[in-house]
Amino acid sequence: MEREPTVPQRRAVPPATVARLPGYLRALEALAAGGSVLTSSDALAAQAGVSPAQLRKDLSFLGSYGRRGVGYDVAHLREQVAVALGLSSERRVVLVGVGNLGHALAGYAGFAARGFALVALVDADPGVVGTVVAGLPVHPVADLGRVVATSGATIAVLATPAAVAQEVCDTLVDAGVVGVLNFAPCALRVPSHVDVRAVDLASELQILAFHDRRRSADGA
Amino acid sequence: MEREPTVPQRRAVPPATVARLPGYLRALEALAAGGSVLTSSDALAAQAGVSPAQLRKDLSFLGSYGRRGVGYDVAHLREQVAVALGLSSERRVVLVGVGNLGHALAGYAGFAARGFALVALVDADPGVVGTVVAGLPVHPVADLGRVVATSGATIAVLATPAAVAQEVCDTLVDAGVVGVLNFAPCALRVPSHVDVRAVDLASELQILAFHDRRRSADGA
DNA sequence: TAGATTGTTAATCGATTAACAATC
DNA sequence: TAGATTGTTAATCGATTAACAATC
Repeated sequence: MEREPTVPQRRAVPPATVARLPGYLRALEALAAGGSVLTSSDALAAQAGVSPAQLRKDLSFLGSYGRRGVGYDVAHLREQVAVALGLSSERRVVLVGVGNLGHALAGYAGFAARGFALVALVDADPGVVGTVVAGLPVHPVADLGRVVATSGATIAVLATPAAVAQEVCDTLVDAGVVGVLNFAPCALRVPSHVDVRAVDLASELQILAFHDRRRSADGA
Repeated sequence: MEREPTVPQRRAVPPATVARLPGYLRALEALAAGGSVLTSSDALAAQAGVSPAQLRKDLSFLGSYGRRGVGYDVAHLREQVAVALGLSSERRVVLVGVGNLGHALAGYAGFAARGFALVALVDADPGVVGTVVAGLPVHPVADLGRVVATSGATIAVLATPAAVAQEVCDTLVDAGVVGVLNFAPCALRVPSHVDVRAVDLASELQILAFHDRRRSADGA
């Protein structure tokens, strides 16, 4: 006799779909805030900035949470997308590099609002270590491994200079981090069980420049 | 009789390739800084964090800048990738939203170093308007269109609250902006000639959470 | 020449799109 | 029932990978 598993295990969700789920979550929250109880793939797709066909295809990897002829219950779908993303249990985040950008990231109000707990700050600068930022003390980088292990952080935000990013990343991984959001402008090498997402202002601007390259190609 | 065009026009570069070019540029700069004059697809791919096959395939869309049996001249390839990205002429950038994050972005040293000129700052907060940030005065949002037009900015960095992002974006596009780097957590609707890249901390963390979702799925 | 390494081809793989049967 | 809208299928499209001929 078969038993329903606690977490219904569907086919693997494709990476491209996973990357769009946060956008759907945001769109559902916006619709809920606007008073919508029920929505359609057309309305939700418009809010999220994708096509209705792509939205339905993406959601189909999670399960069948709509009703044909009717649409989707906003609150219920929101919950199901959150569960699919693994947001039902809190994730603990450590931030390394409390410089210009790191300071702004630490002050980001969205952490707690979205189920993430910023649990520790770490920096190499003796002038910053010991100060309190966003209500948290800044630990010395020498304590990085210990801080990660004792805080139980599994996700790290890396906002250090590129020159030390790989070294810091190695320590993070050794201490149990399995997800790294890398703001340092360099590629990181990690074991296959670790996931890295890179955010780089310069790269994004350069990609925009590519599309803008036809204009003033011969100078002014 | 055929003439060589000023800018050699090759087949269209696929979007996935364009998105990796900044990483190659960075890798080439790192190799040059390390004293390398010549490199190979193996070495360069390792530095950029991609496979040698993918690197060669990507570079093949730009032209034939290597020498079989020899490798790539680091300085020459660097220049060719920069040209392909449209970095030979300076791009002017306007930043809208000088809050927590916007302030940090304005202070980003990489703008000038990579051929981008931050030419104007704009904010809606009367307490911020008129102050000087990163050496630039902050203009009121009522002047946004005028500031963009007179400064000649074609790329905008959008760091406003989500609630006003679409409205600001519309004004930017009307004033001539063709590339938007959106830090606001919402989808933007733009005409087809405008390119939007989105960067969202919460989305990135949620994608990392997905890969971390197997652990502690049943709580602690 | 022999060894090395590119640039390209062809095969595989994954993502997107469009159409429609299922069903509310 | 008639109209609406999902979930799925099949076709198309684009991206990745691996192998190797070209050539330095």
